[in-house]
Amino acid sequence: MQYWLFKSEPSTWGWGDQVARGDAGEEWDGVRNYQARNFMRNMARGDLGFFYHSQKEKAVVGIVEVCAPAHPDSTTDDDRWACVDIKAVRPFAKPVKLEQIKTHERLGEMVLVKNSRLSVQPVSKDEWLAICALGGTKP
DNA sequence: GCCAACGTTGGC
DNA sequence: GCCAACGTTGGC
Repeated sequence: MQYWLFKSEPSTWGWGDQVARGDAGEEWDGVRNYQARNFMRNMARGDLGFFYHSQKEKAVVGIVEVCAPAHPDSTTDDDRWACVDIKAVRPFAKPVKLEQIKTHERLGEMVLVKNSRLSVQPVSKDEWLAICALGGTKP
């Protein structure tokens, strides 16, 4: 079981959209970055991830679960690109802001901070637990 | 709205 | 295979 983080611009696809898809989940499509794609190829059904709102909000807002392993991205004919399906699990009681993460003694080295442009990224178990605690949500 | 950082493309 | 030019992302 591994932990991940999915980044999205809320005006394009936000937590509310994700929740509306219910248990059917939704393709995390449109990723055109090899690093992000490779992480998705390494995901397994049942892995958990944070759902992060970029741009204006800059906060982790909820937890999602990988409900289908990597498969071809249906939004392109280019077979280089793959994506997983994810479904919403539960929201955070309190969104965890990027600013909190940057100043937290154990979270300053997160990929989210160090490589802010990567849209799909791994999260360590320690990071997972710390952010869930900040969010007021069980891991 | 700006700009730094990064990834990709294409000419050589 | 290198590297300059360009496009995109996302924090500020």
